[in-house]
Amino acid sequence: MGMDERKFRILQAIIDDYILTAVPVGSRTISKKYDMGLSSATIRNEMSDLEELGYLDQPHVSAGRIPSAKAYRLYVDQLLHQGLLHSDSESAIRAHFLGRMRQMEDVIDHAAQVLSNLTNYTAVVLPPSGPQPRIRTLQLVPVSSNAALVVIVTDSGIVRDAVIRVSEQLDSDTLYAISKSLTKELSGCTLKEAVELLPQITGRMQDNEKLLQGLNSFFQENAGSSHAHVAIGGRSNILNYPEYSDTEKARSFLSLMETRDKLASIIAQQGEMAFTVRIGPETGVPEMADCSIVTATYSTGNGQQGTIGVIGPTRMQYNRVLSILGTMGHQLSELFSDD
Amino acid sequence: MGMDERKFRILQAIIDDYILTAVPVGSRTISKKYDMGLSSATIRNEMSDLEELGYLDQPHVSAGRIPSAKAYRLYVDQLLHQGLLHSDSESAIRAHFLGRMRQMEDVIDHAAQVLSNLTNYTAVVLPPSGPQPRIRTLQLVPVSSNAALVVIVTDSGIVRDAVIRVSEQLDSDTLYAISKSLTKELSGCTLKEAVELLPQITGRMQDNEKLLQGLNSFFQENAGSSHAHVAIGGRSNILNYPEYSDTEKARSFLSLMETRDKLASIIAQQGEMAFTVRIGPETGVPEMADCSIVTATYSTGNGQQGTIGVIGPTRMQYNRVLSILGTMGHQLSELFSDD
DNA sequence: GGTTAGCACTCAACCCCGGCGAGTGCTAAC
DNA sequence: GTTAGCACTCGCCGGGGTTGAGTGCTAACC
Repeated sequence: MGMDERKFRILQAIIDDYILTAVPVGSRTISKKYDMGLSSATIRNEMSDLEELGYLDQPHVSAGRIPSAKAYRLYVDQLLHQGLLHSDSESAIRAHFLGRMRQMEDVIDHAAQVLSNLTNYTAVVLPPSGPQPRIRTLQLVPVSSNAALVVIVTDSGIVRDAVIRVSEQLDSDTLYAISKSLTKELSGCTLKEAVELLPQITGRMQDNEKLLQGLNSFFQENAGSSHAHVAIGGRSNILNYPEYSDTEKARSFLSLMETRDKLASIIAQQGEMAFTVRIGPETGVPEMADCSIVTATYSTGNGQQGTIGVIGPTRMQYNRVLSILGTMGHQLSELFSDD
Repeated sequence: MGMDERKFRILQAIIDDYILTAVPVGSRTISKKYDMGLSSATIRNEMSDLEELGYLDQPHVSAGRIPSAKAYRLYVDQLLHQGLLHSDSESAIRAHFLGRMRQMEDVIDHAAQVLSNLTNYTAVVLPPSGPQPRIRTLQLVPVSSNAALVVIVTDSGIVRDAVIRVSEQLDSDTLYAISKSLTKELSGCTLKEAVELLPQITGRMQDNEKLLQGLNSFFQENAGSSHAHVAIGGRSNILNYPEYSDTEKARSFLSLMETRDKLASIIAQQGEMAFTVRIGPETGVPEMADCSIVTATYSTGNGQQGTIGVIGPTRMQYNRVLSILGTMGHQLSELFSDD
């Protein structure tokens, strides 16, 4: 008993129907709604086979069947293979990005918002991260008599800043002079390298103990955290789906959505492919046992990569989501390339 | 029939019990659990009176009573009046702020997190906003050949930045010179005033068309948005309470929690008092018909004010929340004053 | 006159049960 | 290989009885 063409078509119909209705689908439904030229009895036989093959589950004997994770897997692989992702939503997405975005975080936030609105699922957007951002410019701006703002601009145009304490008698010009020499020394370094280089520089600069100490911890703090900012949109969208009408399930899902770090590390597991689809157990997260995660990447001009993702019930509108993610990925890549 | 001492004590007991259990409380419970030296029958008579006075509601005839909004109001006013808010949580909160906070947004985020953890309700923290922040320093940092980062530091130490386009042949030194002259011109101005002053300066600076245009829109964008950043913690905490086990209610609440702007404007309605408590209908927000909002203020060294708030069911542990908010307010004020 | 014991009454919550209907598996005929 | 027919299964739904918490009222008590 193999998986022939007809079985596949029937399976597809079942999945389509279940995605739409969230109700176990019976043989009669298939034979009537999707005209395959087959009677319900025949469908029944095929469904029985499909169940044996592991593509369908039966909640109980007198209910219809629901697709298993394996079925979704097949379905999605098919989608990805055919590549028939009509990007109808292109214009909708483009329209959303007409307004000028001030800064990366705004773009990220906005993208997550748009993504969740378009899909009606939860959307997550990770900022670009790459080999290691390199320092391009470093500048100190006076804030008060004994504090300064240190701003670094990296090669990817990302800006990081923090307020650090400095010794008292540093005026604007002195700070600028220091900034220039530091920029000269550190330009082209990654943040990690900068941490190592600092002690050498300390030797040559006398009394600015405090300043260098501040810089040091600033570099260290930023060297690690690549997932600094994660944008999440439509957190509560999951409640639209009957799968999560159980309060307890909803709660554990939603509290996961509140821990940015964990969420980021889940989403960040993105392979080499244009799209990654993880279905149910494949997510490896117990709270998401009946969720699917679809992710895609976008890239910036200088080879950094970011990830965008959508989280929804396993019964997800995969083709729609894939198409929207694809378009959004393009838009973001474009936006970041001519920046 | 007035509101005598005994009625008040009974009402208090009812509220206490209901806050604890969320179950309509009957006369027998009161006479047994809280020994008032009265039989259930007497309590019953008093409860009947209290209902007539509008302090109690009865879901149906054979259930116990639940406190009305009016009852909570009385209860809270009593609390505030007596001022017996023992701040036991002081040390817990202080411990949370030991680590150095890099920047305001971090503090805000962290405060919301701590607040929601301690109270088990949803917490909202608004950044300080005041009369109008005044520019202290303005600095331009080169980002790429045709873009610069403009950083302004205001008198409250708040930093705003944005990337703007500049004409091509501006190197670091030129930008610094421009920064210095702009700082001289604009120092002490509010952002609004800066918008008006800019055209005059334009006259004196020749070809930097692009730059000034960028600055202009940057000022304008920032002049309005006082609620730039709102920190929210424990969004899904509301699901811990049976009041919100109804999915539909939970959904409308949670989606309100996702619209930062709306939430900010709700929270921001904080009076002159140290604390503001809005109970149920008093919130004026239909989605929060059976929520209460408790807010408090903190202040920065230079007279700016921020708001912290907690949102929970009307059946809220008001004394606990008030005490925690009070302590947190102090901590934040301290943190921002010696900055 | 306030307090209390007693009692009848109410009503949501719970459980049990039978009917309904969607859906299946099997068999026999085409 | 396909299909019609039929017996069977089982979750869902609605009705009816039971339970128990809680009330309001009345009469007796201090």
